[in-house]
Amino acid sequence: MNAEIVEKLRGHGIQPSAQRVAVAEYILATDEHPSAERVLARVKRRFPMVSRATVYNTLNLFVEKGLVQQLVLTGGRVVFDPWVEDHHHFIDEATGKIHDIPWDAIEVKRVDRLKGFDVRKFHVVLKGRRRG
Amino acid sequence: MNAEIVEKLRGHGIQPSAQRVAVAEYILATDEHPSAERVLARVKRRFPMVSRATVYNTLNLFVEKGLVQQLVLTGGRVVFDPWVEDHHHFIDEATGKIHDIPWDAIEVKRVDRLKGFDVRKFHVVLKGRRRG
DNA sequence: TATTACTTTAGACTTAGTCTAAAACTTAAT
DNA sequence: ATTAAGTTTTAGACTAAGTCTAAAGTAATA
Repeated sequence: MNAEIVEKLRGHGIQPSAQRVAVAEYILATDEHPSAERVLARVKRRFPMVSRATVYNTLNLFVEKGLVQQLVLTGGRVVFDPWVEDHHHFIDEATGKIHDIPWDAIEVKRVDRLKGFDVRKFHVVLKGRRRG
Repeated sequence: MNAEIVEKLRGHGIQPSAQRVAVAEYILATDEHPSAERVLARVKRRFPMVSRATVYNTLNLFVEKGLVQQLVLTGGRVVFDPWVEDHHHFIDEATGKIHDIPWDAIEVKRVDRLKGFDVRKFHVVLKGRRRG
């Protein structure tokens, strides 16, 4: 059992069961922005008996405790992202792959001046192609 | 049958059946960003026998022909937007309601300078509260 | 009018997300 | 160490939205 992950879960107020550690080991190390179903498929490799409810419950708990972020960017898919700090997203339309874009790579102005809206959070969603 | 809508459908290369006109009358006039299920519920008021497949097929055709835009912004919901020109979106976290923000209300810079990415399209997604 | 092409229907199917009650496991108390 | 309390997982059922299918209905063309 990965001691570093255990500590990290505890630090976020999460009781580290074997299944939760397995989920965290995958989700915290990936830059794939996986769906819950993909997480389930991956965790099943180590825990063939793991139940769907456990994986979904675990992911939802991780989001609730701020360990990962849940995104909805394309195709109705909910995906998970270990990068919880503000950043932007680029979606490669050829592959469907989602790429993280550092916050400062793009400059956004006048967000605070929208009439009638209190903006708590924002980010830019970009679509196009990855350059080979 | 609404002649204006019929012409608009034809103009987009869409054969105007009664069901398609009913869907268009609702989707082109609303600023609600409805889900397909909501469109189905609304169209059922006029066409109680309309089938789910017809509504979904119709919405997907409208997107394909550029009559409406399909968005994925929150909660895994796919929603439809008659405003096909570039604009931004504000999601009211209290109500779930999606608001259109004019393109020029926000300034976004340096998008063209992202290393390794050809950006075809982008917009800003904002979350917060609508001010009373 | 007949034929061809297109659209809709009704119901079945799929998938991802949730619910449920019981079993299993962990932690706390004695 | 044992018991009790609390938490987590399981297995399977359920739900809702999106898709598929084959037949029926409608529109366009010859």
